[in-house]
Amino acid sequence: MTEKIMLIDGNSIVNRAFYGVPLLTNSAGQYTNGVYGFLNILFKLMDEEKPDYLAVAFDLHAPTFRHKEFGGYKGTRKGMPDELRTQMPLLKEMLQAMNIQTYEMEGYEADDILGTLSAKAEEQGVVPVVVSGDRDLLQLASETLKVRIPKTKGGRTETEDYYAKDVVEKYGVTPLEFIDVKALMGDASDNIPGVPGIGEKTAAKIIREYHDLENAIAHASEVKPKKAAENLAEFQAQARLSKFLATIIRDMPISLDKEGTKIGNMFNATAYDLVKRLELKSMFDRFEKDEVQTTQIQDFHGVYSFDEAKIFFQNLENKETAYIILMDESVCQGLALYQEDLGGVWLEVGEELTEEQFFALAKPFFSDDRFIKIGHDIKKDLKILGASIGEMPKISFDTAIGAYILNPTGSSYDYDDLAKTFLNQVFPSGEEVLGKGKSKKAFCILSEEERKNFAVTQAKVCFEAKKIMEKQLAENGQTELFYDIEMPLIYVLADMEEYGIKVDKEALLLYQKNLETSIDIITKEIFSLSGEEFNLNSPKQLGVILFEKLGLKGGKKTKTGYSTAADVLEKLKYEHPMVEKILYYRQLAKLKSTYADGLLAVMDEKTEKIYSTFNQTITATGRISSTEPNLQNIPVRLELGRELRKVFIPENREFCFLDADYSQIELRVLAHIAGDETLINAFRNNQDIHRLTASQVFHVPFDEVTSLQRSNAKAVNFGIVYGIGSFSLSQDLGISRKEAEQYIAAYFAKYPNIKKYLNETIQHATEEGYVSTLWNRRRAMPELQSNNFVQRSFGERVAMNMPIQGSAADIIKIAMVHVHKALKEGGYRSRLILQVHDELLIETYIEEREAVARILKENMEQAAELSVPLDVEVHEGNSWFEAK
DNA sequence: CAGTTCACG
DNA sequence: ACGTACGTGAACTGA
Repeated sequence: MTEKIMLIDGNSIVNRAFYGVPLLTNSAGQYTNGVYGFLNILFKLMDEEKPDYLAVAFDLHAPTFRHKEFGGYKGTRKGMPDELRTQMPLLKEMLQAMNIQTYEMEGYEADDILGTLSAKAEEQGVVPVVVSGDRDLLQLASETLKVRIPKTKGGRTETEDYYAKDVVEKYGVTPLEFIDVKALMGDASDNIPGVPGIGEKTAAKIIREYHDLENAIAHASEVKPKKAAENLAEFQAQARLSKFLATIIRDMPISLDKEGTKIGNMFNATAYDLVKRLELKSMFDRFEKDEVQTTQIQDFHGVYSFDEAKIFFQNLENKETAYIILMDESVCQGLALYQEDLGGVWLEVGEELTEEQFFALAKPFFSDDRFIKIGHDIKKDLKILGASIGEMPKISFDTAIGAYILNPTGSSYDYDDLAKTFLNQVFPSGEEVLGKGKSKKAFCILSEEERKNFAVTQAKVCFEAKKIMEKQLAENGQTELFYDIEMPLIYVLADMEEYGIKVDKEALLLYQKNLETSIDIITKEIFSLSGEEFNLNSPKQLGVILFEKLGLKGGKKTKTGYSTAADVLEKLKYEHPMVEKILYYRQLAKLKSTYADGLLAVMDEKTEKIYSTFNQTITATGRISSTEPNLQNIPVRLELGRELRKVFIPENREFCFLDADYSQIELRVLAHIAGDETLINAFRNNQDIHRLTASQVFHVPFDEVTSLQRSNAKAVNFGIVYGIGSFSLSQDLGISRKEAEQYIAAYFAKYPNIKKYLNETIQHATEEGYVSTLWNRRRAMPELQSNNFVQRSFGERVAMNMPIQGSAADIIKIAMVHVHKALKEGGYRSRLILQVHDELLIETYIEEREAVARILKENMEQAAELSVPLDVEVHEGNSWFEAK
């Protein structure tokens, strides 16, 4: 039986579908008729063709390869109406949910993709059926290749089908001659000029007689009518160009992914959810057939003794193994494994296999990368295993990180999330295993046997999910991001967490004590001014005192009552002496509770060090975050808080700190991405960027910029990075909204490419449904589809900010991996201990400090090659305070 | 457990 | 006319 692949031109079909059915919206106000019509056509054709493979191709909105060769696309492409444009991301989401492979490639049109994939399919003995709304595709028709052109009328879909002979019958020319016809007649919508004065009829007549363009040109003088003959001779170069433009490319640099295009589970839970969300009621039936499956609990082969385990480990080589290490407190209970042909295995640590024996046997498995291991949240394993086997394990795939890269806005990435997201399975809850009345959290009271089953099942989920993730990462162009940045970074973070940072305990206690004294004094002063005692930490009680008892005028700002936030109080500072004292109290209280008390509470008593956790799967932009404690928000802006940094010190006198930070990394990234010459040149010439902006925005010579102008310009620069709004800028600067608008307008007038970039980013994000960084980190942008002004505006700001913040995050992550590697490979004793978004702190062995400073600066500045230089400043000191 | 405030980039 | 800057984490209050 020969196999068949159906190749669909996504753009032209959705277009036909859109115009073929009435404009529909769901109750959220999203237009849905294009998606609906597309699915109708798809299902009808699939029912008829019963293909084994399926792929949908889309245009990318960029000059095409062919037009580029001729100096770019001239003229404007017909834009889609908004009602259709907003449906494109929904359609792509739908196709992804249905596990349908999509193809698109910068510089090529959907036509070219279909042309290429159909050629590849034929080479592989798969019969292609090409589906398009566009007659250009007829040039692909052959004796075996069928082109289908569907048309939807009042909800009914009909198709015209063409093999080569049908083309000849209908148009009197062969499929290949069809190209020559088009070369003569041109096509306004595709920007193909053709020959003036030759239309469809004449072109067909000429080609029927002369068969191809060159022959027709050679016989130009014989062509009739006379006007056509003259024009053909005169515009023969244009005709040749037109032929080139009209020819579909059949050898693009892409490959046909047979595995990926194989028709899989289209009618799954995710797709059903989406169909429901879009309210495509007549589709419900099709999708309901296949409800979410419950993950089947895996049986396992048990390994309980030393001898069994010894033999067992040796047989795991060269095959992918998903593993889960089960720990109770710090004692290892056992190891759950899953392999394709082996199935589930449970290795139990117990009487016949001691923990010590287990780790000895597991050492080669974990430390040799001939054993290909898939883990989940491997950072915790690296720390446990690293300590137990005395060597850093090598794990090739972390499924939590994979899930995060594919969707950084997920709420969590547990095993049950993987099952749902990647396998359309609901992970059995404790309830199902244990019977009613017990929640999933009752996992710990599962019986021993059930617990092992669960662990093995989780390993299987990781194993299966990894396969799908790897495919999706490749489709998204995120393979490098994942394997070269995120995976290696796990090891860096694991080391950082393990080293921790030393604290001067005595100094911290003193700091705490001083704060306590100051807080006592200021509290008494406040109470004597207010005439009564109240809870100073309660905004509610404070509001009553300030705005009711003392009668200060503060507009209601929050849901619950008066706002007493710092910016509000700042404005009331001169109205009553208490206000300033409140602000001071707040400062002290923050420092004491969050920092002094907080840090002491998490300090390890034995080592007098603080061990933070660096989370790699939290932020929507690709930054890392730090918790318990958060070491990324240690005070620096105000002097009193900054003093706290004196308690962060090197481990002992053999070490000092080197602190390296990127200068203006986000603005540099913006200059690069937007390609703004003014900004690029400024960075190349190492100019003061805020001063430059000030001179541009306020129309004053560079050297005459006042410090107020400079600081205002700084706020404008920040605003640009955050997705500016005039209201917020006016609030920030304490100016009128009108003035703020003028600043912004002046900024965009001076930096037109920035404005252009920001607009294009929003446009692209709306069409594609996501934004990306320079290293293809992605964030989905569903907010842009919202009908709610607030939500949509938020989406627009996010779309502008994410590529900037995210690319900066990519850069420092690359730098961290490189610095870590250089320190390890160079045999240095110095180590990376902290990252604060644009800053790295290294605990440096004093004898190595010059070399390490060089390593830092070089690796950070060379982490990325942008059109502007990256600039890194390195400072040395005996505390974080001194080194900053 | 949501809301408010405030520390950082 | 919407209600307003992007990304975090922690402490605290008061339902």
